[in-house]
Amino acid sequence: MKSIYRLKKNYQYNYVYKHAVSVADKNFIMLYCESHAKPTKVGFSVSKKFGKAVYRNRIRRQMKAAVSAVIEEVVGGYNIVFIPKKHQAYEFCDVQQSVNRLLGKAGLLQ
RNA sequence: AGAGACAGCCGGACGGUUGCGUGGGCACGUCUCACGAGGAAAGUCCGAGCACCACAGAGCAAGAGUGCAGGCUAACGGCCUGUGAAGGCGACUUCAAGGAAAGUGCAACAGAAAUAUACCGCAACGGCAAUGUUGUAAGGGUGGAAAUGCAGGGUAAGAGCCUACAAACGUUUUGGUGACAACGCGUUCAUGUAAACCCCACUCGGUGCAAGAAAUGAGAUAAAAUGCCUGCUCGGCAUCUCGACAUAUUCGCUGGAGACUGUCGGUAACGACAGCCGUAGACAGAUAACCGUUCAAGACAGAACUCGGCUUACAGACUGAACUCUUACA
RNA sequence: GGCACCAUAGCCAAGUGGUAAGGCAGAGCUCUGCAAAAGCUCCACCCCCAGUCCGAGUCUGGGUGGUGCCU
Repeated sequence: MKSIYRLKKNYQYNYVYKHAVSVADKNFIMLYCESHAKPTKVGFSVSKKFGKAVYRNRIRRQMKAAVSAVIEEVVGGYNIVFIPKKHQAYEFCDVQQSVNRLLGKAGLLQ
Protein backbone atom coordinates (compact mmCIF):
# COMPACT_ATOMS: atom_id res chain seq x y z
CA MET A 1 0.00 0.00 0.00
CA LYS A 2 1.42 3.35 -1.03
CA SER A 3 2.26 5.84 1.67
CA ILE A 4 -0.14 8.52 0.34
CA TYR A 5 -3.03 6.23 1.31
CA ARG A 6 -1.81 5.82 4.89
CA LEU A 7 -3.05 7.56 7.98
CA LYS A 8 0.09 8.61 9.85
CA LYS A 9 -0.16 10.96 12.76
CA ASN A 10 -1.54 10.40 16.20
CA TYR A 11 -3.72 13.54 15.95
CA GLN A 12 -5.21 12.22 12.72
CA TYR A 13 -6.25 9.04 14.50
CA ASN A 14 -7.65 11.06 17.40
CA TYR A 15 -9.66 13.20 14.96
CA VAL A 16 -11.14 10.08 13.39
CA TYR A 17 -12.00 8.56 16.77
CA LYS A 18 -13.82 11.78 17.79
CA HIS A 19 -15.78 12.52 14.65
CA ALA A 20 -16.22 9.14 13.04
CA VAL A 21 -19.25 7.16 12.00
CA SER A 22 -18.79 3.48 12.79
CA VAL A 23 -19.79 0.40 10.82
CA ALA A 24 -19.11 -3.12 12.02
CA ASP A 25 -19.57 -6.78 11.33
CA LYS A 26 -18.45 -9.81 13.32
CA ASN A 27 -14.79 -9.42 12.35
CA PHE A 28 -14.03 -5.70 12.21
CA ILE A 29 -15.06 -2.25 13.31
CA MET A 30 -14.63 0.43 10.64
CA LEU A 31 -14.53 4.12 11.60
CA TYR A 32 -14.68 6.75 8.86
CA CYS A 33 -15.09 10.50 8.49
CA GLU A 34 -14.69 13.20 5.83
CA SER A 35 -11.40 15.05 5.38
CA HIS A 36 -10.01 17.93 3.32
CA ALA A 37 -7.30 15.92 1.60
CA LYS A 38 -8.11 14.39 -1.74
CA PRO A 39 -6.90 10.77 -1.43
CA THR A 40 -8.62 8.60 1.15
CA LYS A 41 -6.28 7.65 3.98
CA VAL A 42 -6.57 4.34 5.81
CA GLY A 43 -5.15 3.35 9.19
CA PHE A 44 -5.10 0.14 11.22
CA SER A 45 -5.19 -0.18 14.98
CA VAL A 46 -4.57 -3.49 16.77
CA SER A 47 -4.72 -3.35 20.54
CA LYS A 48 -2.30 -5.16 22.81
CA LYS A 49 -5.23 -7.20 24.09
CA PHE A 50 -5.38 -8.92 20.72
CA GLY A 51 -2.26 -11.00 21.41
CA LYS A 52 1.47 -11.08 21.09
CA ALA A 53 3.45 -9.07 18.59
CA VAL A 54 3.58 -11.81 15.97
CA TYR A 55 -0.21 -12.17 15.85
CA ARG A 56 -0.79 -8.42 15.93
CA ASN A 57 1.59 -7.94 13.01
CA ARG A 58 -0.06 -10.76 11.09
CA ILE A 59 -3.60 -9.40 11.35
CA ARG A 60 -2.39 -5.89 10.48
CA ARG A 61 -0.63 -7.18 7.37
CA GLN A 62 -3.67 -9.12 6.28
CA MET A 63 -5.83 -6.02 6.65
CA LYS A 64 -3.33 -3.96 4.71
CA ALA A 65 -3.26 -6.52 1.92
CA ALA A 66 -7.04 -6.66 1.77
CA VAL A 67 -7.43 -2.88 1.67
CA SER A 68 -4.64 -2.30 -0.86
CA ALA A 69 -6.42 -4.65 -3.26
CA VAL A 70 -9.46 -2.33 -3.39
CA ILE A 71 -7.95 1.06 -2.54
CA GLU A 72 -8.16 2.28 -6.16
CA GLU A 73 -11.95 1.86 -6.13
CA VAL A 74 -12.58 3.77 -2.89
CA VAL A 75 -14.17 7.24 -3.01
CA GLY A 76 -11.66 10.03 -2.24
CA GLY A 77 -11.73 12.45 0.67
CA TYR A 78 -12.24 10.17 3.62
CA ASN A 79 -10.21 8.95 6.62
CA ILE A 80 -10.82 5.36 7.65
CA VAL A 81 -9.61 3.28 10.63
CA PHE A 82 -10.00 -0.49 10.88
CA ILE A 83 -10.02 -2.29 14.24
CA PRO A 84 -10.23 -6.10 14.57
CA LYS A 85 -12.73 -7.59 17.00
CA LYS A 86 -12.03 -11.31 17.27
CA HIS A 87 -9.18 -12.51 19.46
CA GLN A 88 -8.24 -15.36 17.13
CA ALA A 89 -6.35 -15.87 13.92
CA TYR A 90 -8.06 -14.85 10.70
CA GLU A 91 -8.25 -16.48 7.29
CA PHE A 92 -7.37 -14.06 4.55
CA CYS A 93 -10.56 -14.69 2.53
CA ASP A 94 -12.67 -13.72 5.59
CA VAL A 95 -10.66 -10.53 5.95
CA GLN A 96 -11.14 -9.68 2.28
CA GLN A 97 -14.89 -10.30 2.41
CA SER A 98 -15.37 -8.27 5.59
CA VAL A 99 -13.41 -5.31 4.29
CA ASN A 100 -15.38 -5.25 1.05
CA ARG A 101 -18.70 -5.62 2.87
CA LEU A 102 -17.93 -2.79 5.31
CA LEU A 103 -16.77 -0.43 2.57
CA GLY A 104 -19.91 -1.23 0.61
CA LYS A 105 -22.10 -0.69 3.65
CA ALA A 106 -20.63 2.76 4.20
CA GLY A 107 -21.11 3.62 0.52
CA LEU A 108 -17.45 4.34 -0.06
CA LEU A 109 -16.97 2.02 -3.04
CA GLN A 110 -17.32 3.49 -6.51
C1' A B 1 19.87 -54.02 23.55
C1' G B 2 17.75 -50.81 27.20
C1' A B 3 18.19 -46.69 30.59
C1' G B 4 20.87 -42.36 31.40
C1' A B 5 24.87 -38.11 31.83
C1' C B 6 27.72 -34.02 29.35
C1' A B 7 28.96 -30.53 25.36
C1' G B 8 27.55 -28.27 20.83
C1' C B 9 24.73 -27.06 16.29
C1' C B 10 20.18 -26.22 13.25
C1' G B 11 15.33 -23.74 13.86
C1' G B 12 11.79 -26.25 7.06
C1' A B 13 13.72 -26.21 1.71
C1' C B 14 13.02 -24.85 -3.57
C1' G B 15 10.06 -22.14 -7.25
C1' G B 16 6.14 -18.65 -9.39
C1' U B 17 2.68 -14.07 -9.49
C1' U B 18 1.30 -9.41 -7.04
C1' G B 19 3.07 -5.95 -3.24
C1' C B 20 6.28 -3.26 0.97
C1' G B 21 11.21 -0.87 3.33
C1' U B 22 16.40 0.78 2.52
C1' G B 23 20.47 1.68 -0.70
C1' G B 24 22.67 1.97 -5.72
C1' G B 25 22.22 2.79 -11.15
C1' C B 26 20.76 5.37 -15.40
C1' A B 27 17.88 6.25 -20.63
C1' C B 28 14.30 9.51 -14.54
C1' G B 29 10.19 5.32 -15.65
C1' U B 30 4.71 4.31 -11.12
C1' C B 31 12.27 1.39 -14.84
C1' U B 32 15.97 -1.85 -13.06
C1' C B 33 19.66 -4.28 -9.60
C1' A B 34 21.07 -5.66 -4.56
C1' C B 35 19.87 -6.48 0.43
C1' G B 36 15.92 -6.90 4.13
C1' A B 37 14.17 -10.03 12.02
C1' G B 38 16.09 -13.92 16.48
C1' G B 39 18.43 -17.78 19.43
C1' A B 40 16.01 -15.98 22.30
C1' A B 41 14.77 -9.90 18.65
C1' A B 42 11.19 -11.37 24.86
C1' G B 43 11.72 -10.10 30.39
C1' U B 44 14.35 -5.31 31.44
C1' C B 45 17.55 -8.52 36.04
C1' C B 46 22.99 -6.93 35.88
C1' G B 47 27.50 -4.76 33.34
C1' A B 48 29.54 -1.23 29.64
C1' G B 49 29.77 2.30 25.39
C1' C B 50 27.32 7.01 23.99
C1' A B 51 24.63 11.67 25.43
C1' C B 52 23.07 15.43 28.79
C1' C B 53 22.74 17.32 34.01
C1' A B 54 25.49 17.94 38.70
C1' C B 55 30.31 18.20 41.04
C1' A B 56 34.88 19.90 39.22
C1' G B 57 41.77 17.42 43.71
C1' A B 58 39.68 14.02 46.99
C1' G B 59 37.21 11.97 51.16
C1' C B 60 33.08 10.91 54.72
C1' A B 61 27.97 9.90 55.89
C1' A B 62 23.29 8.00 54.13
C1' G B 63 21.22 4.47 50.71
C1' A B 64 21.71 0.25 47.42
C1' G B 65 24.28 -4.06 45.80
C1' U B 66 27.86 -8.15 46.06
C1' G B 67 30.02 -12.13 49.49
C1' C B 68 34.62 -19.82 49.37
C1' A B 69 39.75 -19.59 46.39
C1' G B 70 42.61 -18.64 42.02
C1' G B 71 42.15 -17.03 37.12
C1' C B 72 39.51 -14.76 32.51
C1' U B 73 37.18 -10.25 30.84
C1' A B 74 36.50 -3.36 28.71
C1' A B 75 33.33 -4.44 32.85
C1' C B 76 29.91 -7.47 35.59
C1' G B 77 25.85 -9.96 40.27
C1' G B 78 29.00 -13.16 34.11
C1' C B 79 32.40 -17.31 32.61
C1' C B 80 36.35 -21.17 33.62
C1' U B 81 39.20 -24.38 36.88
C1' G B 82 39.45 -25.82 41.80
C1' U B 83 37.81 -26.17 47.50
C1' G B 84 33.81 -27.39 50.85
C1' A B 85 28.69 -29.07 51.57
C1' A B 86 24.26 -31.67 49.64
C1' G B 87 22.09 -35.33 46.07
C1' G B 88 22.84 -39.72 42.77
C1' C B 89 24.88 -47.14 42.41
C1' G B 90 27.47 -44.17 38.67
C1' A B 91 28.76 -40.77 34.47
C1' C B 92 27.64 -36.28 36.86
C1' U B 93 24.56 -32.36 38.98
C1' U B 94 23.18 -28.39 42.51
C1' C B 95 24.52 -24.44 46.20
C1' A B 96 23.18 -15.74 47.98
C1' A B 97 28.96 -20.93 50.56
C1' G B 98 32.02 -14.27 55.18
C1' G B 99 30.92 -13.26 60.69
C1' A B 100 26.28 -15.89 65.98
C1' A B 101 33.02 -15.46 71.14
C1' A B 102 31.02 -7.02 69.01
C1' G B 103 26.02 -5.94 70.30
C1' U B 104 20.45 -6.03 69.90
C1' G B 105 15.99 -8.66 68.59
C1' C B 106 12.91 -13.12 67.71
C1' A B 107 11.87 -18.51 68.73
C1' A B 108 3.99 -19.21 68.49
C1' C B 109 1.91 -24.00 70.37
C1' A B 110 3.70 -28.08 73.14
C1' G B 111 7.00 -29.03 77.18
C1' A B 112 9.30 -29.31 84.03
C1' A B 113 12.60 -26.15 81.44
C1' A B 114 13.86 -22.35 75.14
C1' U B 115 18.99 -19.70 77.27
C1' A B 116 16.81 -20.75 81.57
C1' U B 117 16.09 -25.08 84.47
C1' A B 118 14.41 -30.42 87.35
C1' C B 119 8.00 -32.68 86.24
C1' C B 120 8.08 -38.08 86.42
C1' G B 121 12.43 -40.81 87.58
C1' C B 122 17.21 -43.09 89.79
C1' A B 123 19.97 -43.36 94.53
C1' A B 124 21.51 -42.05 99.85
C1' C B 125 19.73 -40.32 104.55
C1' G B 126 15.47 -39.19 107.90
C1' G B 127 10.33 -40.65 108.93
C1' C B 128 5.22 -45.77 111.22
C1' A B 129 3.28 -43.41 107.00
C1' A B 130 2.00 -39.27 103.90
C1' U B 131 6.39 -37.58 102.40
C1' G B 132 10.96 -34.32 103.39
C1' U B 133 16.36 -33.13 102.60
C1' U B 134 20.58 -34.06 99.59
C1' G B 135 23.04 -36.03 95.16
C1' U B 136 22.23 -36.89 89.87
C1' A B 137 21.07 -35.81 84.56
C1' A B 138 21.34 -42.62 82.76
C1' G B 139 15.77 -43.42 81.22
C1' G B 140 10.63 -40.94 80.01
C1' G B 141 7.50 -37.65 77.31
C1' U B 142 7.34 -32.27 74.28
C1' G B 143 9.56 -29.86 70.36
C1' G B 144 12.57 -27.95 64.42
C1' A B 145 16.16 -27.42 68.46
C1' A B 146 17.18 -30.03 75.42
C1' A B 147 24.75 -30.08 78.74
C1' U B 148 27.97 -34.62 71.18
C1' G B 149 26.69 -40.08 69.85
C1' C B 150 27.71 -45.10 71.04
C1' A B 151 30.31 -49.27 73.67
C1' G B 152 33.12 -50.64 77.93
C1' G B 153 34.95 -49.28 82.75
C1' G B 154 33.49 -46.75 87.05
C1' U B 155 29.68 -45.49 90.97
C1' A B 156 25.13 -45.41 96.46
C1' A B 157 22.84 -43.78 91.86
C1' G B 158 25.10 -41.26 88.07
C1' A B 159 27.91 -37.98 85.10
C1' G B 160 33.92 -37.05 79.32
C1' C B 161 34.70 -38.89 85.67
C1' C B 162 38.24 -42.46 82.58
C1' U B 163 39.21 -45.27 77.81
C1' A B 164 38.39 -46.84 72.42
C1' C B 165 35.82 -45.33 67.86
C1' A B 166 33.37 -41.21 65.69
C1' A B 167 31.70 -35.57 65.96
C1' A B 168 32.70 -30.34 66.74
C1' C B 169 36.14 -26.37 67.93
C1' G B 170 41.22 -24.50 68.58
C1' U B 171 46.22 -25.18 67.23
C1' U B 172 51.77 -27.10 65.83
C1' U B 173 54.03 -29.23 61.59
C1' U B 174 53.81 -30.65 56.45
C1' G B 175 51.66 -29.94 51.39
C1' G B 176 49.18 -26.21 48.29
C1' U B 177 49.67 -19.26 45.05
C1' G B 178 44.99 -19.93 47.80
C1' A B 179 40.11 -21.80 49.43
C1' C B 180 41.68 -26.00 52.10
C1' A B 181 43.66 -30.97 53.12
C1' A B 182 46.61 -34.72 55.97
C1' C B 183 48.85 -36.11 60.53
C1' G B 184 49.69 -34.99 65.71
C1' C B 185 48.20 -32.41 70.30
C1' G B 186 44.53 -30.01 73.40
C1' U B 187 39.39 -28.94 74.69
C1' U B 188 33.92 -30.51 75.11
C1' C B 189 33.67 -24.04 75.89
C1' A B 190 24.92 -25.27 76.49
C1' U B 191 20.79 -24.03 70.37
C1' G B 192 18.96 -21.80 65.88
C1' U B 193 18.08 -17.44 62.93
C1' A B 194 22.26 -12.60 59.52
C1' A B 195 17.03 -14.50 52.65
C1' A B 196 15.98 -10.13 61.21
C1' C B 197 18.68 -5.48 62.56
C1' C B 198 23.74 -5.56 62.36
C1' C B 199 29.53 -6.21 61.86
C1' C B 200 33.57 -6.94 58.24
C1' A B 201 35.52 -6.58 53.06
C1' C B 202 34.66 -4.69 48.15
C1' U B 203 31.67 -1.74 44.37
C1' C B 204 28.33 2.37 43.03
C1' G B 205 27.05 10.62 41.28
C1' G B 206 22.08 11.02 38.57
C1' U B 207 19.11 10.41 34.22
C1' G B 208 18.30 7.70 30.00
C1' C B 209 18.25 7.85 22.42
C1' A B 210 10.93 9.88 24.26
C1' A B 211 19.13 10.93 26.01
C1' G B 212 20.63 14.83 23.22
C1' A B 213 22.37 17.99 18.93
C1' A B 214 21.63 21.04 14.52
C1' A B 215 19.01 24.22 11.17
C1' U B 216 16.26 29.20 6.66
C1' G B 217 15.43 34.15 4.13
C1' A B 218 14.78 39.55 4.36
C1' G B 219 15.33 44.06 7.18
C1' A B 220 16.97 47.39 11.26
C1' U B 221 21.33 48.46 14.10
C1' A B 222 21.37 56.61 15.07
C1' A B 223 23.47 56.07 20.03
C1' A B 224 24.58 53.01 24.07
C1' A B 225 25.21 48.27 26.57
C1' U B 226 26.31 42.86 27.21
C1' G B 227 28.49 38.07 25.57
C1' C B 228 31.74 35.15 22.13
C1' C B 229 35.90 34.82 18.31
C1' U B 230 40.10 37.90 21.37
C1' G B 231 44.64 40.47 25.70
C1' C B 232 43.66 45.36 22.48
C1' U B 233 41.66 47.73 17.72
C1' C B 234 38.78 46.73 13.32
C1' G B 235 35.39 43.25 11.68
C1' G B 236 31.87 39.33 12.28
C1' C B 237 28.00 36.62 15.00
C1' A B 238 24.07 36.70 18.73
C1' U B 239 20.58 39.89 21.48
C1' C B 240 15.54 43.42 17.93
C1' U B 241 11.44 43.18 13.85
C1' C B 242 8.84 40.51 9.80
C1' G B 243 7.86 36.07 6.98
C1' A B 244 8.23 30.52 6.05
C1' C B 245 8.35 25.74 8.59
C1' A B 246 5.57 24.08 13.97
C1' U B 247 2.27 17.53 17.58
C1' A B 248 7.17 19.29 11.83
C1' U B 249 12.58 18.47 9.42
C1' U B 250 17.67 16.60 9.62
C1' C B 251 21.36 14.22 12.53
C1' G B 252 22.11 10.72 16.54
C1' C B 253 21.40 5.38 13.38
C1' U B 254 24.70 1.35 12.83
C1' G B 255 31.69 -1.44 11.41
C1' G B 256 31.53 -3.27 16.52
C1' A B 257 35.43 -4.78 23.28
C1' G B 258 32.46 -7.93 15.38
C1' A B 259 31.79 -13.10 13.04
C1' C B 260 34.29 -17.34 10.76
C1' U B 261 38.75 -20.45 9.57
C1' G B 262 43.73 -21.86 10.76
C1' U B 263 48.29 -21.88 13.84
C1' C B 264 50.47 -21.07 18.62
C1' G B 265 50.04 -20.45 24.28
C1' G B 266 46.72 -22.14 28.32
C1' U B 267 43.53 -28.07 32.02
C1' A B 268 39.76 -24.37 30.69
C1' A B 269 37.33 -19.61 30.39
C1' C B 270 40.33 -16.87 27.19
C1' G B 271 44.50 -14.54 24.68
C1' A B 272 48.14 -13.56 20.46
C1' C B 273 49.05 -13.73 15.21
C1' A B 274 47.53 -14.56 10.10
C1' G B 275 43.79 -15.04 6.51
C1' C B 276 38.92 -14.06 5.18
C1' C B 277 33.71 -12.19 5.49
C1' G B 278 30.28 -8.28 5.86
C1' U B 279 24.88 -2.34 4.24
C1' A B 280 17.88 -4.59 8.51
C1' G B 281 17.93 0.67 10.12
C1' A B 282 12.03 2.09 10.07
C1' C B 283 9.36 6.73 12.62
C1' A B 284 1.65 4.74 12.64
C1' G B 285 6.79 1.90 11.87
C1' A B 286 9.04 -2.62 5.95
C1' U B 287 9.24 -9.53 5.58
C1' A B 288 3.05 -9.88 3.34
C1' A B 289 -1.02 -12.08 0.15
C1' C B 290 -2.16 -16.12 -3.09
C1' C B 291 -0.37 -20.70 -4.85
C1' G B 292 2.87 -25.15 -6.62
C1' U B 293 6.60 -29.16 -5.43
C1' U B 294 8.88 -31.76 -1.45
C1' C B 295 10.13 -33.73 3.52
C1' A B 296 11.20 -35.54 9.25
C1' A B 297 4.86 -31.68 8.36
C1' G B 298 7.41 -26.49 10.70
C1' A B 299 7.86 -24.94 18.11
C1' C B 300 8.75 -20.44 20.89
C1' A B 301 8.24 -16.11 18.81
C1' G B 302 8.87 -9.90 15.41
C1' A B 303 14.56 -5.38 15.42
C1' A B 304 13.48 0.40 17.26
C1' C B 305 20.77 3.55 19.88
C1' U B 306 24.53 -0.46 20.23
C1' C B 307 27.29 -4.35 22.59
C1' G B 308 28.74 -8.40 26.91
C1' G B 309 25.96 -11.61 30.11
C1' C B 310 21.77 -13.61 33.05
C1' U B 311 16.65 -15.25 33.22
C1' U B 312 12.30 -17.10 30.92
C1' A B 313 9.59 -19.71 26.33
C1' C B 314 10.60 -23.53 22.65
C1' A B 315 7.82 -28.78 17.96
C1' G B 316 11.43 -31.43 16.13
C1' A B 317 16.17 -32.88 13.75
C1' C B 318 21.49 -33.66 14.00
C1' U B 319 26.67 -34.13 15.77
C1' G B 320 30.75 -35.27 19.22
C1' A B 321 34.12 -37.56 23.15
C1' A B 322 33.18 -43.04 22.40
C1' C B 323 31.27 -40.90 29.34
C1' U B 324 28.12 -44.07 33.05
C1' C B 325 24.77 -48.08 34.77
C1' U B 326 21.90 -52.69 33.90
C1' U B 327 21.05 -57.15 31.12
C1' A B 328 22.61 -60.74 27.38
C1' C B 329 26.38 -63.02 24.33
C1' A B 330 31.59 -63.96 23.00
C1' G C 1 10.94 2.11 23.42
C1' G C 2 11.99 3.61 28.59
C1' C C 3 10.68 4.19 33.95
C1' A C 4 7.65 3.16 38.27
C1' C C 5 3.76 0.57 41.07
C1' C C 6 -0.04 -3.13 42.40
C1' A C 7 -2.40 -8.28 43.12
C1' U C 8 -5.91 -10.99 50.21
C1' A C 9 -13.86 -13.88 50.14
C1' G C 10 -18.67 -11.99 44.79
C1' C C 11 -17.23 -6.25 46.15
C1' C C 12 -14.36 -2.62 49.51
C1' A C 13 -10.28 -3.88 52.27
C1' A C 14 -6.76 -4.44 57.54
C1' G C 15 -2.84 -7.60 58.52
C1' U C 16 5.00 -7.18 63.67
C1' G C 17 7.48 -14.44 60.29
C1' G C 18 3.46 -18.19 64.66
C1' U C 19 -5.12 -19.64 64.34
C1' A C 20 -6.04 -14.31 57.98
C1' A C 21 -9.35 -8.62 61.45
C1' G C 22 -13.56 -5.68 59.76
C1' G C 23 -17.71 -3.83 56.53
C1' C C 24 -21.24 -4.69 52.30
C1' A C 25 -23.47 -8.71 49.53
C1' G C 26 -25.08 -14.07 49.69
C1' A C 27 -26.85 -18.78 52.36
C1' G C 28 -28.89 -21.01 56.87
C1' C C 29 -30.99 -20.57 61.85
C1' U C 30 -33.36 -17.68 66.01
C1' C C 31 -37.03 -13.94 66.88
C1' U C 32 -42.52 -12.78 64.55
C1' G C 33 -49.28 -14.34 63.25
C1' C C 34 -46.21 -12.74 58.55
C1' A C 35 -42.35 -9.41 57.24
C1' A C 36 -38.54 -5.63 58.34
C1' A C 37 -34.94 -4.60 61.95
C1' A C 38 -31.83 -7.20 65.45
C1' G C 39 -28.83 -11.50 67.01
C1' C C 40 -25.98 -16.12 65.87
C1' U C 41 -23.49 -19.31 62.32
C1' C C 42 -21.32 -20.29 57.47
C1' C C 43 -18.53 -18.52 53.01
C1' A C 44 -10.33 -17.71 51.67
C1' C C 45 -5.28 -22.86 47.45
C1' C C 46 -3.74 -14.72 50.54
C1' C C 47 -2.22 -14.42 41.52
C1' C C 48 1.36 -18.84 40.15
C1' C C 49 6.24 -21.69 40.75
C1' A C 50 10.73 -22.39 43.43
C1' G C 51 14.12 -21.14 47.65
C1' U C 52 15.51 -19.40 52.97
C1' C C 53 13.34 -20.83 57.74
C1' C C 54 11.18 -25.50 62.67
C1' G C 55 7.20 -22.48 60.30
C1' A C 56 5.99 -17.88 54.92
C1' G C 57 -0.04 -13.74 53.22
C1' U C 58 4.63 -11.40 55.06
C1' C C 59 11.57 -12.47 53.42
C1' U C 60 14.42 -13.73 48.48
C1' G C 61 14.46 -15.16 43.18
C1' G C 62 11.67 -16.22 38.67
C1' G C 63 6.94 -16.05 36.03
C1' U C 64 1.56 -14.28 35.01
C1' G C 65 -2.02 -10.50 34.89
C1' G C 66 -3.22 -5.37 35.62
C1' U C 67 -2.39 0.08 36.42
C1' G C 68 0.17 4.78 35.97
C1' C C 69 4.01 8.30 34.00
C1' C C 70 7.61 10.13 29.98
C1' U C 71 6.59 12.29 22.94
